[in-house]
Amino acid sequence: MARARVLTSPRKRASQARSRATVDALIGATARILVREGYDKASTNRIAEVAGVSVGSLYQYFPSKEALVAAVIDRHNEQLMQIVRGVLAEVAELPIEAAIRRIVSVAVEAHRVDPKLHRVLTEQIPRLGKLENIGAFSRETQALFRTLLERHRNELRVTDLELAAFVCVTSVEALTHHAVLHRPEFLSKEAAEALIDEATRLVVRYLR
Amino acid sequence: MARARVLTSPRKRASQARSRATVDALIGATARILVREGYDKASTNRIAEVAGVSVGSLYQYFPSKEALVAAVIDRHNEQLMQIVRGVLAEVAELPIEAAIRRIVSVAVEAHRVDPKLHRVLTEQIPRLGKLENIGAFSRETQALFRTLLERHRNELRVTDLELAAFVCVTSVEALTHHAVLHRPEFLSKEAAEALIDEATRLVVRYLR
DNA sequence: GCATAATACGAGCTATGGCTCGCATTGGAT
DNA sequence: ATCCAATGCGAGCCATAGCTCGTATTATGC
Repeated sequence: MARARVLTSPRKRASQARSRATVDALIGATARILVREGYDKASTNRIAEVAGVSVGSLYQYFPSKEALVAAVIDRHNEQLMQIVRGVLAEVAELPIEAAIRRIVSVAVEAHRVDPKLHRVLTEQIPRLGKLENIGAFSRETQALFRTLLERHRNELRVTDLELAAFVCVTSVEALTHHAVLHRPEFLSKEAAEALIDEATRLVVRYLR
Repeated sequence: MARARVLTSPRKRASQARSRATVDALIGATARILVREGYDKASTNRIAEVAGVSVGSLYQYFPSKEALVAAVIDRHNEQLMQIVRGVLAEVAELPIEAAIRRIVSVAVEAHRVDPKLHRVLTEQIPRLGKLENIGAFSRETQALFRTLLERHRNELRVTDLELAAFVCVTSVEALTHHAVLHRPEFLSKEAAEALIDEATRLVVRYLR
């Protein structure tokens, strides 16, 4: 089970269309199994089976089970980063309060994209080294948010924008994450409104 | 490996002093291995070896490996809850801002008690059902904090104290957690001060 | 059509780790 | 001193899961 040193990068690039399909099927199957059956059940044999592919083929493209999980994580993070980049661009010209409110709303939506996968990924995956990718994710988010703060610098009280970005992003992430994953009662139509109000207030009052 | 249904409660109570020592040694060994070698290396054989005990004895008190890990978690959570209860009691009579500041400081300290164990426990443990205990932990913390808010009700803007407690506790927890585990640069003498200032401001401004 | 590379297959090897079970030792009560 | 319950022991069973490798099939260039 535990192997000497775990590779997480793909073994070989898929060049033909056929093999790209195989790779996609494998990543998709991994995600589905993680969601439906949990990490423990995600054996390489099972993944290959669900993907409609043989274990041999699996190991042609992924050097280890971890590599497969890492691929799922990368795909998921990439989706989330798209959303983050999108909203921060969209919001660049808005007044600060409106901007923050929009960001918070989107954060809630984003967590709803595939909450079960998100949950498995954050809660159930024994951290492989590559999971530092999640760290990379929040770093980039903080950097982007920081440029938003720079744009509004003169309206703000805070001086250390780095620190302020850390505080805001970490808080909003935690609030939306916990609400979606552990507090369904905060997500009924009206409760969600209230939550967004509160998170917005939290951040805006902090900043100015 | 995967057993049908995993028990997490002890198999039998240790009554004599000898066996209580065995149990303690096992829990201690588990914690040490988790910290020093990670979850994967924490096999029952290894745990027994490090504890200076046989596997047989291990299974006399813990029906599964998960039960052992759960015991470590319980012990750790209990320590943290002691701290939480302590600070909230201590702070009950203080003006709100001073109270919050003290709470935040203690949160940082608490994360420093055994950060490596805390990290393994939060990041590396495939979630056993019993890990809902962590949920229980934050529920209790929120409940306690809520009574603090009640005490200061008339100074506060917020109306839904339940929600407000969720917002405050979740944010402070996330900030201290992320700072201690992922942002060592925020923890030099002065940086830590700044962080505490910011977190305090975040919460206080939000509340009133 | 043919040669060669790319891709796919899956039975099975190997290692590992959770856990059992029959026996040994210890300790307290009488 | 003796007996019995509590505790301790650890070799080894067994299931599982990661992964390999020799072979079969499909695609591509000529």
